[in-house]
Amino acid sequence: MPELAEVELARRIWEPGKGQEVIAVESHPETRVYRDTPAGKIQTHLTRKMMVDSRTHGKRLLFGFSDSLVNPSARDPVIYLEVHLGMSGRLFLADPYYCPDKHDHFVLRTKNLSFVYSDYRQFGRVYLHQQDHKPWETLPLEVLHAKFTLAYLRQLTTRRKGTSLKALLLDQSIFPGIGNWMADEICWRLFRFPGTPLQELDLAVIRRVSRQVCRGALRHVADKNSSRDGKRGFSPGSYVEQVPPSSWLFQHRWKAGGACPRCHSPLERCTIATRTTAWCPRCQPMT
DNA sequence: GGAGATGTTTCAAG
DNA sequence: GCTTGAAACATCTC
Repeated sequence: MPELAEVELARRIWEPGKGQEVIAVESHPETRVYRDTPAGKIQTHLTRKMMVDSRTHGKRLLFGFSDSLVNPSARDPVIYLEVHLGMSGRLFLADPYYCPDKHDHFVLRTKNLSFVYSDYRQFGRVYLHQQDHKPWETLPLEVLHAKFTLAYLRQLTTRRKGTSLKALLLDQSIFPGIGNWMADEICWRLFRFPGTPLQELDLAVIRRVSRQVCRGALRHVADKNSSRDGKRGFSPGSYVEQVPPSSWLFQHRWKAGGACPRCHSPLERCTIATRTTAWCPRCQPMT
């Protein structure tokens, strides 16, 4: 499920944890999402820590925890929890006595809340990074970063002329955070069939429109955030119902009989770059 | 019961 | 050595 904007939404859901002490961690003893991080390590490293930082990068979430309970003057994170939500992962808040269900991989308990990470398909990933590891420093530039210039994009794609537009947009080393629906949205706004090879396209326009879609998706998250209520906040699923507006392809691509919001032609579906792709045959003709 | 899913990694083939 | 695409992962929904 989660792409750029939904990942930001998930970060905000856990934001009430900032400044709170983790008094206990309950983790599923053995689950695929831990990868090389033993469950016990998560318990050991996060118990009696305080969440002091949260950020996202593409589809990754990073929560920083300090030792400030031991050393009250220390506010810098000593350990980072990285979460990737995969296809079905979600973060949510629950009451402090929440009983985990079978797909909840871990629960961070604070005095007033439970912070739950759940993922029934287990395509997600969880990592712990020590303070000196600096996991963020080696990641590719985010699409909305000031240094995500045309020259930068040209440099990354010099050997990719034959790749399809959709495959390029889904490449996380080039467009971190863009997933299946955002890629379809960008292709639709470019009036281009998603299978069009890069050599037939204008990289400057791809850059401009991809930034436009990222900015738009995040803006809708901000709008939604301003109207949230209740300690549970909102779930990523609510994103689908609330935003983006019906003028986006997003709102029509999975509907039975879905039509292009621009020309009202019936949308078509096929598999491109191994992913189900929705496109408008009239606005995005095959060349 | 079968197919497909808002993702990533691995591996094989070109 | 590089790019590309298919398969695998686990479980739910339609």
